[in-house]
Order: sequence, then C-alpha cells, then structure tokens
Amino acid sequence: MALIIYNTLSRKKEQFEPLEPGKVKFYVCGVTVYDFNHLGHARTYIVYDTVRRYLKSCGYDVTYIQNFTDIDDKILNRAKRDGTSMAVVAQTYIDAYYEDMAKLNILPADEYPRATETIPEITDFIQQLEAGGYAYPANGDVYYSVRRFPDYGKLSGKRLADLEAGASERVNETELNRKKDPFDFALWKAAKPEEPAWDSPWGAGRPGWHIECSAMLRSRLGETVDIHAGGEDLQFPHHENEIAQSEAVTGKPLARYWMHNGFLNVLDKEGKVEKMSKSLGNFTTLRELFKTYPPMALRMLVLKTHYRNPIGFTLDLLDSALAIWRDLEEVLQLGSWLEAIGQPLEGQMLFDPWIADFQNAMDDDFNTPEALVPVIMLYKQLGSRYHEVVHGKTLAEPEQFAHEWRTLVYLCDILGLKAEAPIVREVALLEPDIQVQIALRQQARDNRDWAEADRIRRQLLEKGIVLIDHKHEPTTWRFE
RNA sequence: GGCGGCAUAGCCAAGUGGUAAGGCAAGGGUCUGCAAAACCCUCAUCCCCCAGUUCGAAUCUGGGUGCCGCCUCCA
Repeated sequence: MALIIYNTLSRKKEQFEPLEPGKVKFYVCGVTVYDFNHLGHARTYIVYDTVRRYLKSCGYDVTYIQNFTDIDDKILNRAKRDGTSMAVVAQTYIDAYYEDMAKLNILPADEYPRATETIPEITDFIQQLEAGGYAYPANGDVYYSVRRFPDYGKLSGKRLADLEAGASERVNETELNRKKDPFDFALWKAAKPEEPAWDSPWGAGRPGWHIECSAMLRSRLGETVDIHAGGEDLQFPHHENEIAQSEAVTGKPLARYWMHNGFLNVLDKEGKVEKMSKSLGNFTTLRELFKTYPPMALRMLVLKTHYRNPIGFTLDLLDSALAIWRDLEEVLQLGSWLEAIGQPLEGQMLFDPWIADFQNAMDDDFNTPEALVPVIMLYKQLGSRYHEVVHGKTLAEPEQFAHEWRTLVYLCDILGLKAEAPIVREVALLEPDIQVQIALRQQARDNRDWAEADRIRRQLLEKGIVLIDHKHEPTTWRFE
C-alpha cells in the first residue's frame, strides 16, 4: 500500500512521492498572534501534527516548518487596546500558542520563523519580483501585478474574470487608487505614523501578509516543498498569492501537494454555525476548554472526522469523544499500573492485522476515522484485562497481552493520543486506610446493615475511591 | 452573481459498483443486598428526492431540493 494524498491543486487523490526520496519538506501556515488560540486552530494543527507523525512512522525524514505572523493590523490594534507594543502582544500569544499546542500533544515544529525576523529575505524577494516585472511601487507601497502571472487562480479554481463579478465596494479606497488593478495585492505597505516599520528600498514600511510566507518558506525549505498546508480558508487568496509570488520568481512549483483542512465551527443551541472568526467576536479559546475537558478529548474529536470535512462542534460531540478517550486512556495507562504493582510488561510489539488496517486507512488520504477502528477494537479487547489487573488479579497470557498493548501504544503515538501518567504513587499511602474501611463495610454487610455499608461506600466515593464488590472474593477498589 | 464542497440510524461518522464499519446514546440480560464496574445481546431491508445506466448503485450519469465554505482579515 502506498500513501495517497488529496491534492487541492489537482482536486484529486494522488500517490505521494516526495521530491527527494525519503525526505519530506512540510510547510504549514501558522497563526497570526494577536489572541489566544481557539478550537479551530487546534483542529488545523492536530491534523497536520498527525500527518507529520504518520509520515515519520512511514520512515520519512520530515522537516516541519510553521511560521508566526507577527506583523499585522490586528496585532497593532491589540497593542493599542492593551497599551503595549506589537512585539509584546506577539510574544505573549506565541508563548500561549506553545502552551496550548503542547497540551494537545502537538510536536513542536522544527523551526518557527517569524515575519519580523525575515525582513531581509522578504525585501529581497520583493526586489526579485520587481526585477521580473511582477511588482510595482506606488507611494511607498509595493503591489503584485496579478495579471502578469498567467496561472493566477490555478489553486482555487478562480478566474480573474469570475473574481471581477465579486469585486465589490469592500475594497479599501486608498489602496484602490494606488493599485493598477483591483486584484493586485500588497507586498509592502508604507509605514504609517507611530507604527513599527523597517527600512526598505521603497522607504520605511512593513511586509504584506502573503509575501511573508513565500519568503519564510523559501529561506527554510528552498524553492519547492513537498507539502504545503493550512486551513481551507487560506486557499484563496493566501495560497494563491503565495504561488503567484514564488513561482514567478523561481519558475518552479511552490509545492507538490497542497492540503487544506475543513473548518471546525462552533454550533449554537439551534445547531446553527457560528463561525469562529474573531472579527465576529465569537470564539472559544483552548485554555477555556481545557479548564473542564482533557485536551486529548478534543484531539479525539478531531480525529473522529476526516480532515477535509467540516466539524460542527457541540458539547455533546465533545462528550462523545471524551467517553472514548477515557476508556482508551485507562488501557494506555496499564503499562504504568503493571509496573507499579511489580508486573511489568515483557514483550515486543509485533506487526499484525491491526497495524495493517491502521496503515491502509491512513494511506488513504489520512482517513483517521477509519484508522481509529483498529485502535478501538484493540482497547476494547484489552479493556477487560485492564480491569482484571487493576482489581488485583494476575494477568493471564502476559506475552500476548504485552504484544497487543504495545501495538495499541504504537498506534496511539502516531495519532498523538497520549495518556496522563496514572495516579499510582498515592496508593501505598491510601491502601491501609482503605482496607480498614472495606473491612468495616464488610462487617456491616454481613450484619445486613445496608445503610451503614452504603454510608461507608459513599464516604469513600467522595474521596474519589470506587468500591467493586465481587462474588467470591474480597471487595477491591479503584480511583474514580 | 461566480467557484467549490456536503447530504448515510436519536447523535457523530466510515464506506465511491456486489448487497450498510465503528463510536456515543438507548434498550435488554448476566452479576449485585442495592449499586458501580465489567461482560453478553439488540439497535438503518436501507443510504435527501426523481429519472437513467447496469445482472447489480448509498456508490456512476442527468435533474431537483436542502445545508455549508470561499470570492474581504481568518486555521
């Protein structure tokens, strides 16, 4: 089986073949750092983290680059509002980004280039465009001349003629006057008073959004990357413009495969979409969510839907994902449990049908909902054993168990599903007291004093300890 | 108006020509003093509608309806 990826450029599933055998250059458009990350960001980066992990598991040497846009009107507005500088706002939310993504078990990028640290490359890029006749200055701004690039629209399937119909009153008037054509976009923006600015051949100013990515990508990964990815909203105009800029200069394809993930929309009580656009003032931050849900529940939710389909986010959906995650996490924690009680798992992972099913699903354009099936089958199968172990029984067929458990851990690692460390250390401290309580309750039960027995059970439950009665064996317990 | 996508059970969601994966929820059962946990069982004669192609379609074609995204900053 070979990996197949849906390429936005061709609108078809294509066999994946990197430019250089064994190596994958992967560029993902990062966030503009002017606020905390919301659920939608989480989806995008969970998706590409999973793609990256899978590529690695296939043996590819993956270089993963993700930028930060740290120059932007929205950041400036935020700085103004908070009475601080653009640099401070940017750094604040970059730090927050790292924190949130770490909780989702998203691997750090190999590098996080920032626009403000790439100015020389950007101005250099613009000069090359100018030299090639693709860019022209106008009152301190520099614009890209869209009509000079014949392939413009090839990614998004838009033609300039179609766009013309949509050209509306929404265009900024000052810009319109400077542009030769309404579809031209800014490569460089002349400095405005009291705003951060960098020197350039066209005077002080700052780069436009699209050129940042073209320059950062080229500086880190060269002229052509294997995979260029981002949210579906970036398809047009952002990625279209990146292609126009980069390919005009290099004459080579910017990316071999373009991947775009569907949106995660929060649904309101009537089930209507409330897009998480911050300009509409509606978004749910990750840190808010993580106060009440484990981050892995969100990761599970994202994995449960194919990455190109939209997700209508509701709390019910999250609860459903959480239910799966809770069971799965218990089983994943088993290794630690066994170690804690002196029965460490011996045995290796073996290649077996579970892995084949998983790989077939992932090979088909990263079909994670399908790939989750063997994972769920495995943990269901292992789950009953988990309870035997936690209830103090000796594990039967430990080698077979170990092999399956390691397979599960391996698959979960590719999906980025990571269990919290189980609370086992406190057991030694609690154990004697709990045994006393269990004995007292057993006495009550023997006396058919159900009220007292239930009182003790309830009391322990308040401490998070659940009792499990058995028919012929003493009562055992576990954490809630 | 232009471009694109989607429509599968109460909910979520795979499946793209051979007779409907999986999950959540729900119901029933075993067990229990009662619970909890665990385990077992059940849960779409049918895939938005109509027409067509085919021995055969949820899957292909045409038409229709509904929802969504992009066309403006957005993951």
